[in-house]
Amino acid sequence: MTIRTRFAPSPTGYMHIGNLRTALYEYLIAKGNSDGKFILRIEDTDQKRYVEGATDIIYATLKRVGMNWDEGPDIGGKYGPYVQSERKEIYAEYAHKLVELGGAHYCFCSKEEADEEKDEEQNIKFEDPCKNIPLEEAKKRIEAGEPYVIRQTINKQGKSKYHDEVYGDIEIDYDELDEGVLLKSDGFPTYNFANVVDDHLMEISHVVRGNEYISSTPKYNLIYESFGWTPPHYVHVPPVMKDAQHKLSKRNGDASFQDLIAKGYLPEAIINYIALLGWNPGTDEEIFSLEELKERFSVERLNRSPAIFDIVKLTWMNGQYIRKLSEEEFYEMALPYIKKVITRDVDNKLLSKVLQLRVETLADIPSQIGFLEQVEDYSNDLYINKKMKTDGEISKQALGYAAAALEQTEEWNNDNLFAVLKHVAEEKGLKNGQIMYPVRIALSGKETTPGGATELAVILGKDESLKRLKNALLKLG
RNA sequence: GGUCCCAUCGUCUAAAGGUUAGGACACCACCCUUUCACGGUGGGAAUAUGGGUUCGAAUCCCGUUGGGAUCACCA
Repeated sequence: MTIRTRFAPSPTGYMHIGNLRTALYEYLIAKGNSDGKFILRIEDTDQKRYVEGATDIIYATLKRVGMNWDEGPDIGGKYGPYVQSERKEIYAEYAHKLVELGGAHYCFCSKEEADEEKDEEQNIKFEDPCKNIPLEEAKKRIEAGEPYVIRQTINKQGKSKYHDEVYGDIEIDYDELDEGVLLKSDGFPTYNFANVVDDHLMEISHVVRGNEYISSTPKYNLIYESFGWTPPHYVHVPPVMKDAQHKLSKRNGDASFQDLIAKGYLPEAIINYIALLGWNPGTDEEIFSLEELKERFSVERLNRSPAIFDIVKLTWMNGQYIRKLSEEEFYEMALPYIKKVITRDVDNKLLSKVLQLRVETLADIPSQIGFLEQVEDYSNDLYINKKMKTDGEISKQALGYAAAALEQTEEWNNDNLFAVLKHVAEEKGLKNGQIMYPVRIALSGKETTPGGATELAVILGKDESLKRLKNALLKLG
């Protein structure tokens, strides 16, 4: 059997993390199997919720993380069209067929009438009177132009049963199922119907979706049954939570994929992290590329309980990915962030190298390097450091020695600068820190900096470094 | 409310009847060190609860509690 999975988002806005994780699992199920196919289908049957540009975000996101689809709206495929609004006639045809087959019936009730009758608290369901209208009569009313919907007919008694690849055997009483609308009065299908028809027609072998569908799956199975179709394998996955009570949702402004990218997270790190939110390889390893995920993934190791999205751990993982980058790769990514705050001519290569060890997201960069552009006013108390054994007086002396020595230094690189200053320290009977520390403060005006004294000097260049040393000397009076 | 699902450190999770309940993030300490970081070493930290079953339960069964989902002409 060839495995075919589908990612079927509705274009209602941004790609959120839970959605992306579902897509990932669908992709991995298909691609862990060499000839599996990953299909993209757009579920836009609710015209009220359609958001312009949403499909482009879906395309861009999947491409960015490397989850390429084998069939979809943009590239076609032999099961198309892949946009549900373009399949309206197909659903209508099958819906009417389902009525003939006894799996559904025409209903002339308004939404208000149906709502009035039911009561969730008291567990009273809507008992559709239209079920009893003879088919011939219903057809006449439709021909006469009366608005109608097609509603699922559920007459079965007892328990429905199906197997879920994650949750095991699920049993739900047929009485619990309600006879939902399959084809709306505007002629569009509801999800409940469209997903069944499409999954069958597109020969989807594994349906992966949120576990909120667990209890409605028996209804879908009834439709498969009426048509004489074989239901797919079901893989229901637990939700990704924002905290113990709430799902991650775009409504609350929770992180979406594009938000994370904007905050300086790498796509590879995001994918790696969300893969582990509900799945694990069974070993202690946790850094995986998409390729490695393909090899390792298995539905058996999917979890049944919800997972809280922890930005702190993602941030750590992102740092791991940043450090794994080559110096050149990181330089390319860091440069735009560096340029945001630095207009001065500095050694960007060295700056980037020094930052690569220190940032966890690209967005950390600007706040760390502002002092390179301009030294903000700082207190001379900064020169007092117990551990380094410095105070204002020692710093003043040290800065004097350092400035004089550096003035004479031509070979302006880290190794040489360090050698020069170390030599000065020895000569003057100072500890290394007693010269390095004041120099670093003088160059930055900051207590902590990315890089040590000599690295900052190289990044700033000789002229600017000497200028800052002299200013500091003046400031120390 | 009916039904369904879930329950191991703060968080993500491992342990498919026998482990000193393991790892990772975070936190703390120490080491490395021209600050900070990176890296290294170590530490505290969990089986929700009550009953069974069993020689033995985090693991199987039942109850309780807690949480979530669902009961749309949304998906």
